[in-house]
Amino acid sequence: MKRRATIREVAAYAGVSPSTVSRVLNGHSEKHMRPQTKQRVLEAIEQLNYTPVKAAQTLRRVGTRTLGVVIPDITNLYFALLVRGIESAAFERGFTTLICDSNHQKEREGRYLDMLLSEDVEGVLLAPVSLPDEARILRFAEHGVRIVATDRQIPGLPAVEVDNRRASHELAEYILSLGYRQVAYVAGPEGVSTGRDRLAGFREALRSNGVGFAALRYGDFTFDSGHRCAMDILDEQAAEVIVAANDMMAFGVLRAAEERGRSVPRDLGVAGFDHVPHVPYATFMHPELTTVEVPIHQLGRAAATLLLDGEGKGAQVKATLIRGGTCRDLKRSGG
Amino acid sequence: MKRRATIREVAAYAGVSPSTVSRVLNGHSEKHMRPQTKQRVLEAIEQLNYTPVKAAQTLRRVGTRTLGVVIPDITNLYFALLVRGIESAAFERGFTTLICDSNHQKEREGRYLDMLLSEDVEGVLLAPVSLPDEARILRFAEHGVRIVATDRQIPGLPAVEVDNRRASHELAEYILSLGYRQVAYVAGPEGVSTGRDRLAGFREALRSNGVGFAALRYGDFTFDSGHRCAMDILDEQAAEVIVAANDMMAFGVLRAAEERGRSVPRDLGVAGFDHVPHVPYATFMHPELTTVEVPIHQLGRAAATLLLDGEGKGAQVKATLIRGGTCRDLKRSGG
DNA sequence: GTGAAAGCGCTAACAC
DNA sequence: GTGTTAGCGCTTTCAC
Repeated sequence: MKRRATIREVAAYAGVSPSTVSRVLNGHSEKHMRPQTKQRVLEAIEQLNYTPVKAAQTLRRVGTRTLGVVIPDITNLYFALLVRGIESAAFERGFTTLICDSNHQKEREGRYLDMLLSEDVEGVLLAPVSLPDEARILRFAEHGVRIVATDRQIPGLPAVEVDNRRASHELAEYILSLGYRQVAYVAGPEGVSTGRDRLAGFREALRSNGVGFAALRYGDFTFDSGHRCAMDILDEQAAEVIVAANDMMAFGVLRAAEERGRSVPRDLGVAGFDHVPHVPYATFMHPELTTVEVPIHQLGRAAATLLLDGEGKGAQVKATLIRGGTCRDLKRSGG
Repeated sequence: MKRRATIREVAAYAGVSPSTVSRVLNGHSEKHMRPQTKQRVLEAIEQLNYTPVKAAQTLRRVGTRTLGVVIPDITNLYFALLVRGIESAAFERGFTTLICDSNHQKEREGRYLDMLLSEDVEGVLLAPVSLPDEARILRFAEHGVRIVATDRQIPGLPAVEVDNRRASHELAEYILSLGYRQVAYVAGPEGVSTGRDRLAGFREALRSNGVGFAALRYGDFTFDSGHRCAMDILDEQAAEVIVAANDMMAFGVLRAAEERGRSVPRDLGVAGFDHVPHVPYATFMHPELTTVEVPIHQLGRAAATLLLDGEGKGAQVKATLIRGGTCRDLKRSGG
């Protein structure tokens, strides 16, 4: 293992000064430079196997060409696909992506945010665990580092997200169109806009049809919370259908239905939201879940694009209703 | 947007010298430092909202305190959990982790490896797509950057992996103990050690029991390849049980069984390898897959630990047989 | 066209 | 215990 060559050594080898080597390195050579000088430098670089030390460059230059991504759960396929989308857009622009998995822990999220600041990232895509830490967010602004709220809103920040409200409204209308009237809802946490918006859109649609919630419970987007809320509902209320604010919780609902001996969709309708391609597991789910498809990869790309190119206030990507088999279909079964 | 505070400003604010601030920052304060001095520095840091510039630290220190991880597929829960394990061990040691998702593409893997080199990572954990590029690997060695083969071997490099051979042997013995004799196997790709070792262990066990493969096909660890191989086998050979080299392919086998009207485990036994907690999807799989549990998070931690602390030649973590319901059980059903 | 010199922000000897 | 000093490797005026 040999020590790495420095720009000085390259300069000495080529018989020029460090500044000349630097000029070649940074393409300032096109303007005014003897071709043979440039040639000698290039040869020296080749010979000495020289690679510039990035830390030294960043220290002098502006901009690290690095971007941070903070998500709550990398083991959730939803966020893995989001990261893929972000990464592909960033990679195209020559940016390195720092992926931080807060593992649903607020404190870890904070630590990562601090780390990103000290890494001098040029921008951050943040899908916060819950209500974001105002002071921390402010510090990024103070340092001129843009943060784009991704997949969920953060007050005062540009956001790229799904049009949750509209899509949820549409889902509700669909549920009602199937003849369901005793509608129970398992909402997401109140601190996360995704949860709030889905609930709001759903409630709107019910209200304008003169229907109220047969039951309303708040979960936290996990399988367990969906299961728990559904058990409550099934034991205490009369519900014809239970709609969850995401698929994870909807799976929990299905589980509860099974445990309570309610056949889906015959005795109980179930619906979710997200429609992550749960392949190949979904292969074994009969029937397929009624849900709303979120173009998550596209959302990731849009977020990265906004952060790196845009000056915009945010964007929304369109979600699509999936008429699965976990809700009765009047056309098919006569409900 | 105000300029970022430097260590000098913090020092001035606290009425101490930059070195004192540096000492506090790097935990050299425990030894000999007045508590009140430390306190003043801490307050100054707080007040000025100070964060050290990483590039400057890196430049002065020996290493970048950064480590690279290259995996084939972040959307695969198996690797997501691996990353979690790696990350947690690295984080504890103050290391930043650069996660690179090659998306099963050899060329992308190469690009990422080059990038990691120019980022001056102190070490790399590599789960290669297939046979690794010798020349590229060599360059890391020349720069004194250690690479640890993670989850799969790379010739000449230390590896942290599952004791695939032993576990696969054990699985085969279990299968035979259930009375199965027409045993078909869907192997992993020949270029990946994980696949080779699982096949070798399985074959050994069969051989020492005087049994040969009723059929042997090679897949590439994907759902589709498992499905394809199983279709072949079911159409052409008499098989009582089909064992796949990982769960993903085993799911493909189950799918094929369903399509060919073979009831599992009554008409056909099926087994896999990995046992990623497919929660909540697994909730809806009846019966649960017979497989081998791989402590993947632990494997990630072990790999990072070896890379950062160890001088060792590698390590193996122990996998555990899971007696699921996709193989007939003589004790229960009388096979 | 090219070189000399001045730091970027930080850490680690070495003083005292 | 704490301060002073000397760079880490590079880019960038500013001379010539």
